[in-house]
Amino acid sequence: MNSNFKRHLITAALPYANGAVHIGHLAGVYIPADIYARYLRMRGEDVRFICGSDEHGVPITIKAKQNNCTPQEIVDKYHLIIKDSFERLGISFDIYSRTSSAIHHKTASEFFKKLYTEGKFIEKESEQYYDEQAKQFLADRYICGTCPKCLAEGAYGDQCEKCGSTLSPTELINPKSTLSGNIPVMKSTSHWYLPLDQYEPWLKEWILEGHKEWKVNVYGQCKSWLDGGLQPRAVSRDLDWGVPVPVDGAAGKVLYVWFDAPIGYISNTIELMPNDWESWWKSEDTKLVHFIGKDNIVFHCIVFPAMLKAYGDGYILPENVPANEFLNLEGNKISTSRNWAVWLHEYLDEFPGKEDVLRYVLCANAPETKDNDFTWKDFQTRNNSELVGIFGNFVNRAVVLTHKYFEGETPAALNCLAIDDEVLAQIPILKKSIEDNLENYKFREALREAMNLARLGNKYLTDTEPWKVAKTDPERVATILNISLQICANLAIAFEPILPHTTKKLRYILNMKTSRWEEFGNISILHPGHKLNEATLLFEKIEDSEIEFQIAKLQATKSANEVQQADTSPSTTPPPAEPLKIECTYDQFSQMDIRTATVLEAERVPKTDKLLKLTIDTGLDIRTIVSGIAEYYSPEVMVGKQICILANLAPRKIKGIESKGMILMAKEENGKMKIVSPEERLENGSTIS
RNA sequence: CGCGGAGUGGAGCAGUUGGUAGCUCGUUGGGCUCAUAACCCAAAGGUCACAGGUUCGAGUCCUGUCUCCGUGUCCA
Repeated sequence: MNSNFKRHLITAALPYANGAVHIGHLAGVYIPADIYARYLRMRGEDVRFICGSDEHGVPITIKAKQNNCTPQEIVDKYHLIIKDSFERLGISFDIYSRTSSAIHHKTASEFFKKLYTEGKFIEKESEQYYDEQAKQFLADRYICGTCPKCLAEGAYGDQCEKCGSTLSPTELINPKSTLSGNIPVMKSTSHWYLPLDQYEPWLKEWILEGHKEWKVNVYGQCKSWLDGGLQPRAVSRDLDWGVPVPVDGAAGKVLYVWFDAPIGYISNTIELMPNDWESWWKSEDTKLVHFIGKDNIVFHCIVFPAMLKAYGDGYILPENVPANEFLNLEGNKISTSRNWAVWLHEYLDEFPGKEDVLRYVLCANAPETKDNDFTWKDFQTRNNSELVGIFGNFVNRAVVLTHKYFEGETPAALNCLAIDDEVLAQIPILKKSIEDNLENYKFREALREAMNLARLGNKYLTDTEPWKVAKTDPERVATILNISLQICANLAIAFEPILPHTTKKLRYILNMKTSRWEEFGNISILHPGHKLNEATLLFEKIEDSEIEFQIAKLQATKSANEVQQADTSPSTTPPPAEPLKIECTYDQFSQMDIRTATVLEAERVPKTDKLLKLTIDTGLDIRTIVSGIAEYYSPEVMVGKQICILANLAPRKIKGIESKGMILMAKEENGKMKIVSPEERLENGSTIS
């Protein structure tokens, strides 16, 4: 334990209040952070564990519009759900507040103002879309139109969900405001930018030189950003939901959510400790650790530190930023919008009393080094064979035997044999390993080692066979059970950070008061004559039917998603035909070499939804064309078809395959496409004019 | 496309600074019966994605190739 630090300030990423918390969030952030916080508290360290809801930003305003309510109503709803479910799971925040609080608005506002006054920002003017009817600038997500890359309708200002390409709002064809449906106009607006580029040398020094010990995924991500060169980053947005920019003439502007959110860590600390919060944020002897998911790396390692550096005034920087990777669910990416998730509040309702089972499984399978998969089958196996079979069973064996042979009183260990000493010697070794792992954010390994203590107990009982020895040598049984009970008591401490509900039960069974980490390793925690309570089960089996229910629930979600997609894809009203393009000359037309050809072979391009690779006979040559028609034509149907192609189109590589030419297709406004081909079969290479 | 991460026995995962390849589950056989048919032991099963290189020695370091995931684009 590094004793240079007097205080430990632990933050967990602020959950975004447009949805509930799911297992991905837990495995990635909150469970590791909670284990760490609980461990340090047990060691007697001075700890504050800070979190709260992140309640600003565009997605929340969109969700409010969809639900026909105010953003405040949205965040109120989810803030309560999130806060409540964290509490029930036993995430031991010292404070769980929210960024819509008055104290946060004040803190963030003042933070901005100081940087503004000291000239730490640059102000830039740019042209952005503006909705004249709604009288507001449009965030990227408030603009939709035709994707310039794939020509799909309904692309957003930042991204086309059809083809996945990144867009900027100005690229969209026929842009429309999603607020009013009107065509937006370009209007000039000014924003403040944090010139991250100015902090680049300092960040490089601090991270690349100073924190080589950070996890490889974190370090690698930072290095890639820093090597790529940092750009000034906007810290304000034209929006009416958020912390208003505290500058004259900035009406209608709020702090960008990524500027505002990390300040939430500070404001929540202020709310918790109005008088001495500064010693927690501005003393070199405070150890600050941010627990986050991998998508947050850049904000916590680069943007927020740069903000703090710009602010100065003694703000400390994080010692470490242990970011986890992602957890998948039954082989698919967890998604809030597609409802592909195990929601914490639903889990807690459906598995009452099994908070620790979730904590255990998510810790044991945490995506510490790479994306991992959560499956209900694995959840069941881990519960039944590890928690029930190993941990619960060992405690039960030891306690039941003590009741049976010693009426529930801890017997005395009179003389130890070699096997006893060997077992006892393992305890401090495991303790050391667990400590090292916890202090290095390797919670999965720490858990494994803690389980090994229970395994050790089971093996010890099997090896010593007290139920047999009882017939001949009661004194020997006393020693065996004493040692077994000491292992139980040590288990109660070892598991306290990870499974707090279970260890509470276990301490009750053992009638044990202490849960100080120092006591871990002590082999006489329970003194001879110490009375135990009745044996109750720590864990119970999870039946197949419960797992089948959960799997069916996910299956239903999957089906619902498919139905929904089928519903939305064909347009209900036939859209108007596309407007006339600009006039062209005959010369321009005659430059195009259009001719007939026949498809010889067709196959799908791997890993794509829409592409077919076609080998065609043009009459002149045999060539390859890649075409985006797989949604409408299968490879088998295409073979033998006569088609029309633009033969002199410049070749282009698509997915690594050189495509020479383009198939002529007729396309309906709703996206439906059909091949254009001559009424009768003609010679290949017949020209079309 | 740029960047980051990952590819290890049937499945899911560990392998910290290079030194005999581990764990859980599953399979097979055995032991035990105190315990929630739980526990303990043993066996089978891996050319550590592929190809080169550095080294006395490489899963581990270097180079190249292939594949998967993530990211760039609100979301752990």
